[in-house]
Amino acid sequence: MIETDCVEVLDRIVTHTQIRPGQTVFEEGDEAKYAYNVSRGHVRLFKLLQDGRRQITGFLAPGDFLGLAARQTYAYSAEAITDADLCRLKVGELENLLEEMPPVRERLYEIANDELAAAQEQMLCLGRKTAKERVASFLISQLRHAADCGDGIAEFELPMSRSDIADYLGLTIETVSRTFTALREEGLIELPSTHRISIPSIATLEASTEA
Amino acid sequence: MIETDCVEVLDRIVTHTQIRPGQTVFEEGDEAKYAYNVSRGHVRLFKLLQDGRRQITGFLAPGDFLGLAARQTYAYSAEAITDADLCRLKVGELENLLEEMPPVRERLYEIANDELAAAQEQMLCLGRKTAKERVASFLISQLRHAADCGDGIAEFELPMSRSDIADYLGLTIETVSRTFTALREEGLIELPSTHRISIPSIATLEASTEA
DNA sequence: CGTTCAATTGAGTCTGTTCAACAGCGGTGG
DNA sequence: CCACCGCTGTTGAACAGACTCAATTGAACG
Repeated sequence: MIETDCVEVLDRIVTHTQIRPGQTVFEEGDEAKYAYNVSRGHVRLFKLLQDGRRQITGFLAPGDFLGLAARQTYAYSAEAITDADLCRLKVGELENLLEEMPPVRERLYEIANDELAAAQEQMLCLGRKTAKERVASFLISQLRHAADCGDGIAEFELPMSRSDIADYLGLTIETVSRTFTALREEGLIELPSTHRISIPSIATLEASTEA
Repeated sequence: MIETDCVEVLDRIVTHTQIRPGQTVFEEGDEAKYAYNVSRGHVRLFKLLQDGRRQITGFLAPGDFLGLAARQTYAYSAEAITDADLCRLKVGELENLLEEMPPVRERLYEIANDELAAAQEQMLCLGRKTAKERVASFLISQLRHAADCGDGIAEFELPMSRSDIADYLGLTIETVSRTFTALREEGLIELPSTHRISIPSIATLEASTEA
């Protein structure tokens, strides 16, 4: 892990910030002065249309980066979903770091490519999948993301609201809610509480993510 | 331009290939042995669901790269839309090139980030825009892409079929066709021929890409 | 225990789809 | 030269999945 190698260098140049649910990290169009890493909590990334329609382009969990795009301005807005801790780093410092440690750029390139692959998968979801398939795909990807972060069991927390899920999947709150209910009635998921999901058979749910 | 600096090095290690409309460059899941650059013609990138539903994730014009993702396998399929010439380069050779010329990696990083920004814009389109807004957005982006390639006037060629446009915008052929007709009847576009678009007022069309 | 906000459920509507027919155009061959 | 064919694109009519608007339930908190 390159991240671990850099911990000492990083500690000298990063600052830690705490934010509350709903609080803005940065907004689309802001000058991109800082890059961030999520150390605790969850963050949503999104774009807005003038009339307020919102598309969430991604959810971040601890360990994820944001603001790495290396452009003049941020291409999307970022807000905390839960209480969150962020590491903040001036992009200028990041550039210096890249000079000193070329492998870091390689790692950034990998991260960008992973995000790109995820974005393409999401395009497939938004453009060609039904409501049920979108929700199933979302749950499977959230499960995988949660599993990476530790527990291997098929029960996990959904930190975001139905509204966030809707704006991520290109649906309405009502459709998301109805689809959760339908999946529960079909026995594909269980809902111990509103923000907690249990998946009896991952393979069965996965089968309903397409075709 | 870094590309220009590298021309001599590249000439030693690339091979040129020609492909015909509809011909496959590579398929999703194939081992990613080669990276490509489009030197002539147009290419579509897409993902398929098992039942045949297709999402086109991007169109490539001369100068664009494909297969740079640096993963084990390709994340999407690529087919020629028109007759096309491609430069092909072994990914191993590309790695060597990156060792010799670090700025190239920087450039690749930029390209990946541009693609990422485009993908996020497309998510907004697919998730939250109406059919009319999607088509208008598509035409504006194609115009910009064409304008980069030379002529600054607001008339250009659409090399792809209505079916390709539909699968790019998450619509059906019929809806795309009807929307073109509607835009024409509103005076927002002109259609000198099926694959040729003229935009009397870019600002007016742009206004109908949202809200 | 009441307030508030999120989530669920219900009823009716609408945008975009599906299914079907038709038009345009280029290529082929009689 | 023109009739025929195949393919792409357009148009029409009926349908459906998701949306909108509205009411209800549920959970968290003072």
